[in-house]
Amino acid sequence: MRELVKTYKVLADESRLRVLNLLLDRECCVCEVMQALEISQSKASRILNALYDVGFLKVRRDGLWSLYSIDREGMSAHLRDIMEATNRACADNQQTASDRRRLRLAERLGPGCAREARAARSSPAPRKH
Amino acid sequence: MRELVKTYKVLADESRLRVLNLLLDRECCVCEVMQALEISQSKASRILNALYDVGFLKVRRDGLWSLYSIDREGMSAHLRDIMEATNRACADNQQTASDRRRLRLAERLGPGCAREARAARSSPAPRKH
DNA sequence: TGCATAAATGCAGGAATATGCATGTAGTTG
DNA sequence: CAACTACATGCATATTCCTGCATTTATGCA
Repeated sequence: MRELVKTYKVLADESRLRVLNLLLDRECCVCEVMQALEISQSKASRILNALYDVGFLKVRRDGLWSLYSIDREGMSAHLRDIMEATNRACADNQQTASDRRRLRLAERLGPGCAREARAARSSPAPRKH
Repeated sequence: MRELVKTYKVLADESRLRVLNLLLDRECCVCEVMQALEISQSKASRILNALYDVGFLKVRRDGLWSLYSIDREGMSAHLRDIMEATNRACADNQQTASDRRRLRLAERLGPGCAREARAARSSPAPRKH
């Protein structure tokens, strides 16, 4: 029960819902999430940590990057139920569609950091990572 | 999305989860809920209103009483998904079992108010409503 | 019409949350 | 080893949320 309350607290936030939906597409590092949602680095980090904390996500480290993804196998059946209900409810959402679009852009930049993303937006010559 | 966040906010509270599970048993008035959960009248009222507000419940008035129950038909499919996942997650919960037990007691007292319930607990001669 | 009862609500104090900024940490590369 | 990069986190502040108390509202009954 306590755990369930904690889970719902985490889901009771638009940005966190957006990230949980974003990760349906693929594994992401923190800076991809911050680019896709156009939020600060610390916020992205905290969101991913919160979702990880209640069991939705797993992390693996690849060099400098922490790669977060949905922990389909590790997740409890109850949690999976809730996540799937959530994803269905967000399925044709405007906001998550934009997030995905921006994520694809971030992907092209490489697993880049925000500075590059910002530079790319203002100057026409993005350098590769 | 906004609506979903609001729904999860409502579910992110132990007392409200307990009430949502309690109402699986049957329609309840405010004072039955307050007895079953051993909470104040204003708290019970607010909880029921919050659950009603996002669409889990319906109300009907019977004399002085407002009778709340789960709105199985009126609820959206998404909401039903979420509620069912929630109920499954709470299915064998200790706390909700006690709540149900106290609800059966409250039933025997009649749709009574808290004063009677309190009197019944301290004196051996509960009077009927 | 006046009283009693069930429920709803305004308000206030306190607790919990969210978030930006600055800084810390761990891993990488030259 | 030094500089750099991706991420995490402590702190301070603003905001939101929870809840009890007191009061109001709505209904029924004598």
